[in-house]
Amino acid sequence: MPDSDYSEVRKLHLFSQMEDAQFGALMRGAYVQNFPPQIELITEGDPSDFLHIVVSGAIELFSSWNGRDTSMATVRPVSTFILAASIKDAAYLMSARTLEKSRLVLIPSQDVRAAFEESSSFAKAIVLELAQCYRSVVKNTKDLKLRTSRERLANYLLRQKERSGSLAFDLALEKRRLASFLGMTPENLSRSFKGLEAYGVKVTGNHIVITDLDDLTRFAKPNPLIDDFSV
Amino acid sequence: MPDSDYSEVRKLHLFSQMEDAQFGALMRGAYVQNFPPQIELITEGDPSDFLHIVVSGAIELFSSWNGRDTSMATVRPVSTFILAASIKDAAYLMSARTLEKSRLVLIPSQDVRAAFEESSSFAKAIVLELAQCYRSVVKNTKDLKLRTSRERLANYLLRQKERSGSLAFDLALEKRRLASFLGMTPENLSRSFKGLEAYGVKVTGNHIVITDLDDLTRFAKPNPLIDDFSV
DNA sequence: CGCAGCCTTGACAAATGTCAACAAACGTGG
DNA sequence: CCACGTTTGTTGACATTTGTCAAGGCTGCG
Repeated sequence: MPDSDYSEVRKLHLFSQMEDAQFGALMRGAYVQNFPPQIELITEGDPSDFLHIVVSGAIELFSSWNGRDTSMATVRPVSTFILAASIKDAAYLMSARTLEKSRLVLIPSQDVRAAFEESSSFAKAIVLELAQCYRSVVKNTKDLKLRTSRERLANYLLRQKERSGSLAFDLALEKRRLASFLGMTPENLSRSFKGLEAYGVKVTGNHIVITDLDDLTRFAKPNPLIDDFSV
Repeated sequence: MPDSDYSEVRKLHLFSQMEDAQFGALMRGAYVQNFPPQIELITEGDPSDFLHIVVSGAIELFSSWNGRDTSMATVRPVSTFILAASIKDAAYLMSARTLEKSRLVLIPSQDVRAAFEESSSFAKAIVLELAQCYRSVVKNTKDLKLRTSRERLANYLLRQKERSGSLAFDLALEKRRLASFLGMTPENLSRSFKGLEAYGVKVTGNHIVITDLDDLTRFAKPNPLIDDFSV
């Protein structure tokens, strides 16, 4: 494994406190692979052979049922995904595909479970990571159940504004994927954007400008217990 | 703490592998309390002072935003709730109220975090518990995003059928709470039940009889990656 | 009995999805 | 560089789903 990948992965909360020996052992068993866009890396229902780490590119997690499918999350570097399945040695609940050309580190799940048994600092890091993941999904459920699609979009835009630190930013996702992530159709998203123009949102292609933050905020009513990443 | 509570709690996966000394220390700092029905035990946003364990009764986890609220889960004995917040020392994301007269064991969150630091067997149990919780919420999100409300109800009935081991069973929740849990209004639930009569569901008050399992299953299309508790 | 809360029903409104058409953006091969 | 086809986004018309409001029935309990 190239040194740059090694050190990038080492910096993750999940691994940063781990003993050198344990981390080295994990990495020796790991694979580094590059994938072209639109490759299905994981199919839901399959046994979880590897813990995945995105080093560059972007990964979409999605799920299907009865001919429908929905975007569950987008994973960006540097982060892990499907940790819970690896630890539990259970089937994947979500599928994953590359959105762009992506570079992944794959750690055999059984190595992860072995390290988890041996290293208490790793076990502790996993606890914090899983607690964070759990809380993210709970917040997402609240977003879905308590808000209309237009409100979800408005709050999504405010979160993106926070992330970018600017009132003007580009959408990180194609609109069709954003629509699916927010739990609506592309047509509905298109109309929701139109509807938010009245509250100071200007859309040009995938470029967004918030022209009246107060107005949008009054409409969106963002809440830390749903919208703050860190809470 | 009464011996019967002590041993009930001890049996939970979360504590069963823990060293006696550590478990004893946790229990010495714990409180046992009885609550009447309809008491709000936890308000979302508050700091997480205690890990809660239901020993008897039933607890509803719910969330509110902008004047709306939704039922997130029902917790039945013997189980813990809000573990993630306790571990992360973060604010509660959900509120909790008793549905019935309930008996709870409350363990100060800082004791839980101390035990988590000291006991690697406890840390490992927490990992498995959180991974399970995470996967449950992911399944719930799939249910919400991929299915219509009537499909969610149909699959809910099939899950209850599995739990009860019989084609005839009583609903464990008031219908209004079930509606909220499934993400719909009571009126819509009422009509969804009506709609399922055509697929072999007989409803009398809170008593359900599935008269044509094949037909209902064909309609509901249950999927282990959404509906199986253990997966 | 009489009240209060829950459930159901009907009528209606709002939100969201579907389908079809078209425009705009993108990538590929000539 | 352009022409072409493919994909994505938008728009309109319409259907379906879901929510809202109001009324009435049922049930349980003081």
